[in-house]
Amino acid sequence: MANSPSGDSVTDRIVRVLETFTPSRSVQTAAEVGRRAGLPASTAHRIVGDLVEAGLLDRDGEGRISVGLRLWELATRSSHVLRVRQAALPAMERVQARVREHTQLAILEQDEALFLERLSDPRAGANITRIAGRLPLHASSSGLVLLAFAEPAVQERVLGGPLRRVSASTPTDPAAVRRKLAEVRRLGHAIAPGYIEEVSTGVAVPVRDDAGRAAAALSVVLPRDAVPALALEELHRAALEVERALRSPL
Amino acid sequence: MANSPSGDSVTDRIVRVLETFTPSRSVQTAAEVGRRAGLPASTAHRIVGDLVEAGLLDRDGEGRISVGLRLWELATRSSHVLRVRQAALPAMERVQARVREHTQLAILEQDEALFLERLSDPRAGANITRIAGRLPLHASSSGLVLLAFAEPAVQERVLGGPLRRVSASTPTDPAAVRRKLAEVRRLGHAIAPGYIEEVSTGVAVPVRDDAGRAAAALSVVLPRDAVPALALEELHRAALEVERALRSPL
DNA sequence: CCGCGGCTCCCGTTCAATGGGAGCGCGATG
DNA sequence: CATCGCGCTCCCATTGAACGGGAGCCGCGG
Repeated sequence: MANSPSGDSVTDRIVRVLETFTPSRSVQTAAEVGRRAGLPASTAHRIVGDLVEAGLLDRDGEGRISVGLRLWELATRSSHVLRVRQAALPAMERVQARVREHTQLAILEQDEALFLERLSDPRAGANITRIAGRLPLHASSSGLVLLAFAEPAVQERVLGGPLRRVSASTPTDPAAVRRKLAEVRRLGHAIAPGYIEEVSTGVAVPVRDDAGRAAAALSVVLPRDAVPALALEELHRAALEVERALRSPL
Repeated sequence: MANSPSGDSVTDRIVRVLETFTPSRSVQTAAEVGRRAGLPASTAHRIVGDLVEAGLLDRDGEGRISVGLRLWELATRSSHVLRVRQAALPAMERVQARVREHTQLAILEQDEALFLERLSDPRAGANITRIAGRLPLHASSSGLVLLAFAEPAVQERVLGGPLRRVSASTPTDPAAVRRKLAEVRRLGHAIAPGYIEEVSTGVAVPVRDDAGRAAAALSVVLPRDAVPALALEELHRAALEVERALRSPL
């Protein structure tokens, strides 16, 4: 390879380039990509050009760069995500039809909750959760469920790290979060009033794998003071259905 | 870089590695990845290791390799696909609730139909379309719609290439496909009886962009001899709704 | 008209990447 | 029990893909 004064590998640079694209920055110039990826201008232009040629990035008629469809295709077609989403979608649709609120599917990824799907209801309030977006585990109902039913090592690691406040109601005291996790395990669900947004309550249940761990979390976002009974009933029923779908062979 | 006796770039090799993962081969050993990507064993192990470290691939407890969640996340979170899917999903759910058949969303990609979403109904028959899967344009109702309302250059390129037969009913004569495209433009929809599977009829309508091109295609898969009137009505209504959703600012 | 930023292209430099091979572990087979 | 085949890790001499500074062009805004 090349002499790389910075010592970076090509793989590292490609990942940094891809990481510059975010939900709020889905289109940018190659120069901007380079600056954000920490690359010299000519290197950035060259790497972006290579990725465009490979289909991982796309260059529009005005020369602006975005994530390419080929990347989405390669990332999706053989991904575990697709299987989980497809298993969950019918059940999520039913939850949403009955509860009439945003319905979400999340999994544990690198000590955070990663959202695989979100069915939005136009009548429901605004909601910051995004598909392919992340939320801290301690700060969301999905996250609490994923953490409560994770391996103890994950729990210790998360509780030993910083617990970021997302809203005034987010618990950040490790002991309080630990108690909350014990409650989630006892009840089999999590209720998180105002943890993310003051006006909303997240309600989540686990989708268990064969070992009893949370393979995923199903949740809805209710208005802050709504009674969660119906939502819990529908979510539990949905979770059983998703567990069944995930167990059946393809 | 490196002395690369084959002259391959690192980017090319990474793409070839990612391309070895398919819907029917979502898990494989690093050695298998290397063979399929045309790489020497030690090179394959090294590149796979780098991609695992970057999160683009994942290595399970038994050392088998699959596509990583990070890749899905990076590919999805800022992708145009997400916006189109989210705009279409409510309308697709309504079509499915009323028509009770598989409902699909496709876009044009590299002279093929790429499927972004498929809502499956358990009551519906089997269907080979897959999310993040492709079908030839001339051989599917979605593809016919995407092609009929594409730029003339795309039409000429596709009609000038091989038209692969997918089932006994797939049209492969360029003149016949050209006539079919004229019919699709005149009627504003495509009906494809048995083009993919003999027992099914695909019915598709375009989701138009501001220039009148097909930004996407919405379709359902009916039993071969079903009357398409209801499906067409629902699909057209859904398409208008998706067009409206795509026009509105985020 | 000038300054600025994006972009393409060139090319001397160099170390990241290459890949053959040694060696280990494991499972299957005779 | 010995042997074989395969996957995998690690080493390291080799080398050319990759690096990135800089020249130059173009378009745009002031």
